[in-house]
Amino acid sequence: MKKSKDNNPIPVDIRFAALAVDVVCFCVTEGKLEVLLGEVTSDNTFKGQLAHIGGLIHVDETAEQSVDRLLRDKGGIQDIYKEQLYTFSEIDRDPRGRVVAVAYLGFINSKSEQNVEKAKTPTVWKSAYSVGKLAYDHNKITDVAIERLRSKIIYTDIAKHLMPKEFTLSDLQKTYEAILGESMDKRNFRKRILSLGLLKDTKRTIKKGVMRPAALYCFKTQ
Amino acid sequence: MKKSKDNNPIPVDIRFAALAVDVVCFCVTEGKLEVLLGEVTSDNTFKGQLAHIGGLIHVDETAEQSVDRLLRDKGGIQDIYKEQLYTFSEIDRDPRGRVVAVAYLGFINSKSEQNVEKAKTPTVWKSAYSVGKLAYDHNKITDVAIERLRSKIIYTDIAKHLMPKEFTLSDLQKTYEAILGESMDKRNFRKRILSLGLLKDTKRTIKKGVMRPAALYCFKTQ
DNA sequence: TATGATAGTGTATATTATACACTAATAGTT
DNA sequence: AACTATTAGTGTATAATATACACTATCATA
Repeated sequence: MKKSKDNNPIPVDIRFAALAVDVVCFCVTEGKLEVLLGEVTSDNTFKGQLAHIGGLIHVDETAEQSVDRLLRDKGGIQDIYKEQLYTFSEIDRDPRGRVVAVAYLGFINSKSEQNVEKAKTPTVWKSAYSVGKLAYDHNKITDVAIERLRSKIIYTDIAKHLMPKEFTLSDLQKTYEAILGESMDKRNFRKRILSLGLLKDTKRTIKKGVMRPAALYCFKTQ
Repeated sequence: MKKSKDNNPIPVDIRFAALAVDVVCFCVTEGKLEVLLGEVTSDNTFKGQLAHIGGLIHVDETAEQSVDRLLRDKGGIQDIYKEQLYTFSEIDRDPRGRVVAVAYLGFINSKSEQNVEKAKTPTVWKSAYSVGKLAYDHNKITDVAIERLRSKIIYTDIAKHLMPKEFTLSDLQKTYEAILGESMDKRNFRKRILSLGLLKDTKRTIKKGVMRPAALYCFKTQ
C-alpha cells in the first residue's frame, strides 16, 4: 500500500468512509423498556431530530472506546455494560457521505446513573416500542437491537445489567416482562430464575409503601 | 462536515481508516469442519501467510457486496449463504495502518462448489480446529467464528447451509457432530431433528458402497 | 380488627430430553 | 444358499424440565 500525503500510511482514495458508532442504550423504568435518544446536533438534514447516541470514531480509539467516550460526553453516562450489535454499511445511510456505523447495545440499570448536567447533547428517554421517527437509519438499528435483546434475555444473564445491585424478584420479573412483552406466571418465574443459580438472597428486605416487605436479591459475582 | 479536496464530502482527516471484510468460510467434508484460507498477497509483513478470504471494501459496495466480490474473485466461490459475525476495530490489528474489518461467516455445502480455476489467490481448506498461525488477527476471528457457529447450530437451522440439497440423516448428524465436537445418539438425534419439522423425506434413497441404502432428506423451502 | 396491596409458596400434569440395543437392507464372499 | 461386513433404521422407559393454577403471609393504615 502506498503512503498518502497526509502522513497516514493508507492511501487517501482507499479510506473513503468515516467510521461511526451508535449505541442503543436500554433502561427499564417502572416496568417499561426505554431507550436513550439524543438530538442530532451536527449540521445535516437530520439536525434536531432524535437519534441513538453516536458519533465518529477517533483515530486513536477502538469502537468500544469510542462508545465509552460518546456515552460519557453526549449522554452523561459512564461505565456501563455494552456489547457489539451489528455493523451498518449501507452506502446511503448518512446524508453527509459514506459513514459506516458499528452499533452497540448499552445497558443502564437506572436512569439516575445518567448525569444529565454532563451530557453535552439534549437527551430523552423514550419507550423502546414507540421511539417515533428517528434520524438516519436509526429506526432499523432500534429494531435490530430490540430483537437481539429479546433473544439474549432468554438464554443469557444479560438482565443483570438492567437491574440495580439489589432488587426484588418482582422487579426482576417486571424487567423480563418489559423486554419480552408478555406477562409471566410468578411462581414459575421464581422457580426457573432461582434454579439457574445466578442469584443470591441478600437476607435483607425492602418495604415499598404499605405492603409486605420483599426479599432483596443480587446477582452472584463470579 | 467540511468538504474535502478530493471530491469526497467527508473531510480527509476524519476518514483515517480503511474498511475491510473477512469471511470465515466453513465447509464440512467427510465429517470434518474445515475453513477456507488464502495466501496473503498484498505486500506487508504477513505476505505469504494464510488468512481468511478478505480485502478492502470498495467505495460503491456495502460490506455484504464486498464479501460476495472477494469470495468470487479471491476464492472462486459464488452465491453462498453468509451472515455478519463481528467487527474488529483494534488499532494495531493491521501492519499497513488503521484497518477496521467487518467479519462474516460463510457457508458452503461442498468444496466442489468452489471453482478453483477462477480463484485469483492460492487457497487451501484446513481443519477449523488446527488452522495454524494465521496472518493479522485472524486466529482471533477464527475463534469467534467457531464459537458463533457452535451456538447457532443448536438453536437455528443454519446447518442447512452446510448440507447439499439432499442428504441422509447420518450425513446431517455428522455435520452436527463435526461442529459441536461430540458424538450424538443416533435415535435421539433423528427424533429431535425430525420433530422440528424442517426436513422433508424425498422418498428417494442413496446407496453408499455395499451397505443398506439410506433415505434422502432435504430441507423444506419456506 | 378489617382492609388493601404486594410477597411468597406447592403440586399435579404435560412436555421434552436422555439412555440404551437390536433388526433391516444391501453387496460381496464362501 | 448361507454368511459376513457395513451402515440404516427403529422404540421404550426414565428423568428432567416446563406449565397451569390459587391461596396464605405480611405489612401500614383506617
